Amino acid sequence: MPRPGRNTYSDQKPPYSYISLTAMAIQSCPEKMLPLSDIYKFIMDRFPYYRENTQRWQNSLRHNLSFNDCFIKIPRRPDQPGKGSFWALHPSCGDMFENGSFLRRRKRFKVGGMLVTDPLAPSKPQDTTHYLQQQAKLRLSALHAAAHLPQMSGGYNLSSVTQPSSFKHPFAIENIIAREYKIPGGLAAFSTSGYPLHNQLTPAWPHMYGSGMMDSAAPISMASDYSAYGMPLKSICHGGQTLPAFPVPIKPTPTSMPTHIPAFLANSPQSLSPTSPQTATGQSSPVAHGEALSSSASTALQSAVAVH
DNA sequence: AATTGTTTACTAATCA
DNA sequence: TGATTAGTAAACAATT
Repeated sequence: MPRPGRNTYSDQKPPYSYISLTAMAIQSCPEKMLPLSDIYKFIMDRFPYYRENTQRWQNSLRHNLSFNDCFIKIPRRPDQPGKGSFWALHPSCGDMFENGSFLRRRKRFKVGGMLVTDPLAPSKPQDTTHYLQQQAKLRLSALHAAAHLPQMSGGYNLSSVTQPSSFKHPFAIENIIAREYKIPGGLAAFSTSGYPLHNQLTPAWPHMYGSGMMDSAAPISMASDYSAYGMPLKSICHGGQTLPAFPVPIKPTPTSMPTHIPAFLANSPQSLSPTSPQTATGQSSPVAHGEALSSSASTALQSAVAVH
């Protein structure tokens, strides 16, 4: 019943596969990881089509999460109770959508296969965890730094802080998300619950739903869903619960990833342990690995927008 | 009991 | 046209 008057268009099935949609959801938050329920929510909030037949598509989505190596499961810390784990994108999943199509990838990402494209990706499961933790730390410091730079407020992109040298392909999921929900100028409001108000987002695509005025060409007035730096507040306040644990992939990641951890990431400070105080500060306990995807992998969603 | 996660099987669409 | 990828259904286990 939400959306009187504008349904015909926005109810269309989005031209994205479940993998694309899930990647979008994960990329939309600074931690780069979300619990299943939040992935559902992200999709339903933005794509009215998925507000129906939830049993069907959610089953499919869960299937995709388990079946595809590009998604990794990250356990909750004991002090972070809740159902299910967090889901993140594999650091090495590379350019899954570089062909510009979000419906069909050129090649399925397979851990241990030869499709790894991220030179920063670790080569062993333990290293992957380590890598993610390092990324988390970087992201965290970036957040702190950015928070103290007033001139950076207003649509400032965190990724440019944490990944100063990583070029964001126009198709990057991260880019699409950023464009879709970038704050025109300043801080966004928090919902009283500390939870994002997805429905106040304005859509840039017909199949996306928002409530505000619809000028896809104009900067989107980002509602309370996203704070400055273009990230969802939820990431900071994680729906009332505290932050997720540092990433520790559950899904065993086969060892043959032909890449290496860069030297500067090789020495991991103990401060990155999953029990690090940083994770309990509520300042975003980033998980991030998403660099691979953000810089390359997700290369595609954006062009779809550009085309529109 | 409901949710989350895994797995298998099958069909359809698309790619090379 | 065969191979690959995506979508769906379903059974089942584990967890909360």
